[in-house]
Amino acid sequence: MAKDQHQISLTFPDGNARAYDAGVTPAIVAESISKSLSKKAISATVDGQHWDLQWPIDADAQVAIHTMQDEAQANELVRHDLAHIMARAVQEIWPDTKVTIGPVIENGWYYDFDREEPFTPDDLGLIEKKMKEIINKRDPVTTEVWDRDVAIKYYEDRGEPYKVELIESIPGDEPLRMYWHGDWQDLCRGPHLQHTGQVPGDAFKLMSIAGAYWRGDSDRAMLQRIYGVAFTGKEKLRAHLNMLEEAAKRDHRKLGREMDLFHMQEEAPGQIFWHPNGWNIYTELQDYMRRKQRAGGYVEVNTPQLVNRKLWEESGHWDKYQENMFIVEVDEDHAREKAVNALKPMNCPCHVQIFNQGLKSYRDLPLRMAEFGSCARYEPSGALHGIMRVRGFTQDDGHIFCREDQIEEETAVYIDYLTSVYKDLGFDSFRVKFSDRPEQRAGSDDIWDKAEDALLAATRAAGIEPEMNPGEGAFYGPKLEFVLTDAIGRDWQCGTHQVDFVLPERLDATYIGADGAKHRPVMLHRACLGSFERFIGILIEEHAGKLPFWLAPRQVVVASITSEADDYVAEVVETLRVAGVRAEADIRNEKINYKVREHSVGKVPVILAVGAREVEEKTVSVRRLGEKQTSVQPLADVAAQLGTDATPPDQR
RNA sequence: GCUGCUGUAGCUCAGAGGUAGAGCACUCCCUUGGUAAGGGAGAGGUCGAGAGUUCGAUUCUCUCCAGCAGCACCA
Repeated sequence: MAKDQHQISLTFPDGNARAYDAGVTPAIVAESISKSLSKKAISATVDGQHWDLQWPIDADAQVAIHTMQDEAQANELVRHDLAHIMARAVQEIWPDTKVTIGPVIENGWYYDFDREEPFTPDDLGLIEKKMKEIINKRDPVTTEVWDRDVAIKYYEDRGEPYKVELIESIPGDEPLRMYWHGDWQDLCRGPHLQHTGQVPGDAFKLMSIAGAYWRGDSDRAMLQRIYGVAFTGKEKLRAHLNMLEEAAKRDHRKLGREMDLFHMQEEAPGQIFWHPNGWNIYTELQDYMRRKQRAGGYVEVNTPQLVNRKLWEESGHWDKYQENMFIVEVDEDHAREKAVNALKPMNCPCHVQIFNQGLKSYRDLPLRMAEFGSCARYEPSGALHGIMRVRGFTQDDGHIFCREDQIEEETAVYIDYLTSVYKDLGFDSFRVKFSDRPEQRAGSDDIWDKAEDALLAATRAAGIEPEMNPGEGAFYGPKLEFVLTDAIGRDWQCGTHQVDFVLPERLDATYIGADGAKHRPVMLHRACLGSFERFIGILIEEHAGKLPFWLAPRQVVVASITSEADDYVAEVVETLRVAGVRAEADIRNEKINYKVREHSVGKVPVILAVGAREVEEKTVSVRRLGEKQTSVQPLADVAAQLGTDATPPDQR
C-alpha cells in the first residue's frame, strides 16, 4: 500500500470538522455520520462543486451531504440519471440506435439519438415502460476514469461515431469519466445517483420527439431528440403538467381567436389580419409609444417600404441579408432593365438617408430618430410562430446618431426609457443579455473595447447585471438584448440596443465637428418593444388576455337584465364614452347569466348589469373580470373611476 | 430551411374505400330571466390544393400549401 494515507479535515455545514483518510468518498463520510444518512444520501457538495458519492476527496474541504430533500441537487441527479436510463432503454429496444448526448435542462432532460426509423408517439409509451423496468431493477451505478485512447477505441469498436467525435472534441488530454447504469455505459462528467432505483419511477414523463441537428449545426445530421420532464415526486410532476395545461390556455394564438383580436390565413403566411379588437390594442400601444418617444427626445420620421436594390447594395444587406428579403421586380414600360426593389427588412439605411440630407453639426448630436417602421422579412417557414415571429411587422425602431464618447450616456438614457415603458406595460422585471464581439467582425479591437465597455458600464450603472452571450454580437457592433418570456417560458427578444460603427461608414454619414472637419457618427440601433406584433403577443400571454384596463380592447359591456332597462343602458354607455371609456351595450334578449358568461370568456374587464333597480336608482351593478363579487354603485362614481382606469399610465 | 406530426362546418372535435356527423357559435320562434350556457326549429362542408391507384377517393399513394412541436435562423 503505497497510497498516501495522510489525513484530511472535512468541514460540515454545521461548522463541525472531522478528520478522514485522504481519498475518502462522500459515501463513506455519510456512513460515518449515520446509517440513515448513508441510506438517504444521493450526492454531496464539495467546496461548492456537485460531487458524486463515489468520487474521492483528496484534500481539506467543505462538505455537505445531499438527500432527496435537497431539491436542486436531487432534480439534477434524477434528470441526469433518467437521461442515461432512457438512452439505455432505447438501445435495449432498438439496438441499432446510436447515442449522442443527453443533458439536463429546465424541468427535465433530453437525449439525441441517431436511428433510421423515426420514433413515433407510441414509442414513447414503450420507452417509458422499459425505463420503469430499469428503475425497478435497482441496478448499481458505477463509475471509472478511462484513458482517452481506450475510450475512443471502445466507442469505435461499438460503432458509436458520435461518442468518438465527442471525445475527440474534448480539449486537453485529461482522462475521461465513464458511468454505468447496470451494464449500460455512457461517457459522462457525472455526478450520478447510486443505483437506478433511487429515481422516482412515478415522477417523470416523456413529452415529445423532435428533430435536432448534431452539435446544433444545420449542415450536419438531423438526430431525433426525445424530451422528458422529471421531478423528485409525483405531486411535483402533476403540478408541472398542470402548469403546462394552464399555460396553454394563455397561448396568444388561442386568446387571439377567443377575444377576436386577429387572424392569419394561408394566403399571407406570417402576416396578420388585425380585427377591430386587436387593432385597438395596437393603436393604443402605438399612441402610448409615440408619446413616450416624444418625451424621450426623439424625432419621428417615416420612410419608404419599397427601396431600390442600389441602397441595399450600399448598406450591405444585398450581400448579407438577401435571402431574407422580399424582392419585387417591376417591368416598367420603356425601361431598358427591370427595376429591382426590395421591401425594407429594416429601417436603418433609410434613417441614414434622412440624416444625410443637409449638413449635420456636432451640435445636432445626439440625434434620436424614431419610426414605427413596417418591415418585411422572408423568415424561414419553420420559424413562424403566431404573431410573435412573422414576416410582416412594425418595429418601434429608432436610431441614435452620436459621437463615440456619447455611447455610454445614450445607453443609460435608453435603458431608463425602456425600463419605464416595460414597467408601464406590466413588466417589472426583465432579462438583459449582453452579446460581445463575434469572430467575424468589422472594426478594430480598440473600438470594440470601447463600445463593449460603454454598454456594460451603462447597464451596470442601471443596476442590471446582464447575462453574457459571448461572441453573439452583430458583425458591426456589440448589443444588449431585452428578453421577455411567453406563457410556457420560451424566451423572446423584444428590446434591443446595438452599437454600429459600420453602417455610417458604408452610407457615408458625417457631421461637422467643432474643429470644422467632417467626422463619422456612431449609430445606435434600438427598439424598445421590438415589434408591436411580438410585444402584443407577449402582453396577451403575460396577462392571460386580461390586459391592463387602458389597453383592453373592450373595456366595458353594459348589459340589460330586462328590456325595460334598454334606454338606461344607452344612457350608461354614453356617460362612459364621454368619460373616455370604451363601452358597448348588450341589450340582446338573453339571460344575464348568458351575457356574463359570454363577456367573461371574451375577457371584458368590466360588466355593468342594469335592471329595474338600477334604472330606478341611477346606479350600475359592477362586476370585474375574475371576481364573483358584484357591487351596486352610483353611475357617476363608476364613470369617474373607469375614466381614470382608462387613462394610459403616462398620462395619469 | 430540417425532422416528426396535423389539416373534416366559424370554433373544438367524431367518422368510414361507396360522395359526411356532434357540441358550441350563427339565423328565426318562444322565453323578460338578477351575475359563467333557458327551450325549440333552421341554415351551414369541392372533407387544405393538385396528381395517381381504383368501377368508385374526403378515406390509400405521391407532390405541393399551411399549421403545430423541436432544431437551425432571428424582433
